[in-house]
Amino acid sequence: MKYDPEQPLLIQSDSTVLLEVNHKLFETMSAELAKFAELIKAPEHLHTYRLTPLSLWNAASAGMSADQILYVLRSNCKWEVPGQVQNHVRHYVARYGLVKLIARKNGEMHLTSDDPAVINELAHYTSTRAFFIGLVDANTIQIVPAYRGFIKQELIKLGYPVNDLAGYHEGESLRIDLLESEDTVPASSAEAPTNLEVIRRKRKFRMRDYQRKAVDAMCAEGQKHGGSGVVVLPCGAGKTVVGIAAMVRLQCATLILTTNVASVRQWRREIIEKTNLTEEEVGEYNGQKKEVRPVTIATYQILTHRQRKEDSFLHMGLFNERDWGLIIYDEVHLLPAPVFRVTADIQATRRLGLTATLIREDGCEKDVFSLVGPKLYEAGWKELEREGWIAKVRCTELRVSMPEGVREAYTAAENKNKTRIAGENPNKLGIIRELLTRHKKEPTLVIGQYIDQLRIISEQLEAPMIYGQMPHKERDRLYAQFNEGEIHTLVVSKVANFAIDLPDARVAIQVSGSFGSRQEEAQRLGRLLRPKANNEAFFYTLVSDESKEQEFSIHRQLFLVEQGYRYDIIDGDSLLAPQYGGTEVTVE
DNA sequence: TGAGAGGGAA
DNA sequence: CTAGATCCCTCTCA
Repeated sequence: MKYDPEQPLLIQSDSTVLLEVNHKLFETMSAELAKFAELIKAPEHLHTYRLTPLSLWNAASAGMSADQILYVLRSNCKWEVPGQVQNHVRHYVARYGLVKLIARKNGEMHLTSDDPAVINELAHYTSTRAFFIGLVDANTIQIVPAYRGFIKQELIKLGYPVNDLAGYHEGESLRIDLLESEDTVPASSAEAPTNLEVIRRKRKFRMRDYQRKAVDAMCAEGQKHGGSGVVVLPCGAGKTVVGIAAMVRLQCATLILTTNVASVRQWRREIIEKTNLTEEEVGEYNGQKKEVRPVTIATYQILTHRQRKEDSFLHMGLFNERDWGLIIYDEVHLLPAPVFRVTADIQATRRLGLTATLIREDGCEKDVFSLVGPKLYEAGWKELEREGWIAKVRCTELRVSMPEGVREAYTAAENKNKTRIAGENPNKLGIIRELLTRHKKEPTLVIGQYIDQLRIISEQLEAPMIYGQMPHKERDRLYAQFNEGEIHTLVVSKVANFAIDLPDARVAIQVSGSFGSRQEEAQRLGRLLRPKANNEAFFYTLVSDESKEQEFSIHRQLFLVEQGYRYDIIDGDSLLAPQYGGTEVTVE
């Protein structure tokens, strides 16, 4: 049996994969593993990945074969790949596409498989039986088309992720042209240019390579999946452009769903700017405006809004109010449960999900897979960093001790109060001060979770604080001053997790955060990703030493670690020690 | 007509 | 597990 200690991977027969952190191939390997495995634990020396059914199905739908996956594993592991693991990978990869959903010209809809045993098994599955019309032959079950979504949702639970090739209705057609640069302004606008056209001509815009690939993955002819699914791109990589490009390919009326009104506005602005569509053709649908136009952008919340729990959803009708040919789900990892239910009913409409992460904190990843669609394309964070589309970020975790009295209070406190005490550790203030000195005049965000804590920090640093209750007018003024360089430091609450208009910074100092939220960590790092002139950005996270915060921070970091980020862990107190002096920019 | 406050929801 | 942010609706006031 071969043994090669130089290799970075250890593969165990329970389908977990261990990756050596200090190996020279660490970064490449983590990028490779992210394509088909899920990072479970990331302690200092050895990261644990698991080959889960869903991670393998997503890899399969994005075009990877079992052989490719096994090749990566085989050529990088110390021992041979255990037979069980090989079987596991082949088994699950083969499951994607083992059952297909197809539409017949006569309008019938069929579940088919080359393996009659599978069809036989499905035919006896109780929860879907009522929606099966009957066996057509040993390889085919006829289903009720209206239950297409529900059936897929149930079958994935049984371990059969259906490849849905049953197609779509085209929807109301709509002429949409992309104005990619000034050359491509249509000839019809030869007369005196309107203001709008002048603005468009000024804007030089080219689709990036990865954006084009993402759209190809969804719309190209002759592919192995059905043209609906999810595109995964890092924060700040231009997901809106992918959505717009999909509209341009499909030339149809489109419904776009997103998380908040600011995002609604941004979508609208970008669509009008980058396509031939006019202001009249692009509508907003939310609390203030209820426009249903050929392109309509709505918030998730208006769809799920109810005055009381027992009321029905008043605005779900938007899905049928026009003949949409495409529905775009922005931030699909936040898609609320009731919207899943409606989505199950509209499987004949083409769907595109956009997100920076397939992780849902509620664990409904399978519903995203079966109802919106499988992963079609993913660009890694580090990959885009190398290509210069997003900034290079250096991550540092600083361990901060608690003052005597606080430590006592922490030890004595009930479990549920401990996180807050550790989060609000007053010793963090000194560290923030020190970091600000080292990054003098760099645009810096201090991001935290507790308003009380942020208020103290804001007063002590004499830096303005932005939080939820501050009216948007005031926020905008502060954003502008920050952008102009009149203010160097902003203290921000959880608004940093949502506000798309929050300016980009070079330094972020995270002083507290909610439990183990991987999304939050990614969002906050995302605040630094706009490419920087010639240098990297800095992400600091302050964690109270020997406290629950440490476990939480490990979990928070998982997603970014999976993407190839490394956190340097430093004793924060030592920063303040005199021998370190005070003014160098980096922390070594 | 629009801004601003308060309540409920997830 | 919490605290916090957001959104939508309704009401009031100018």
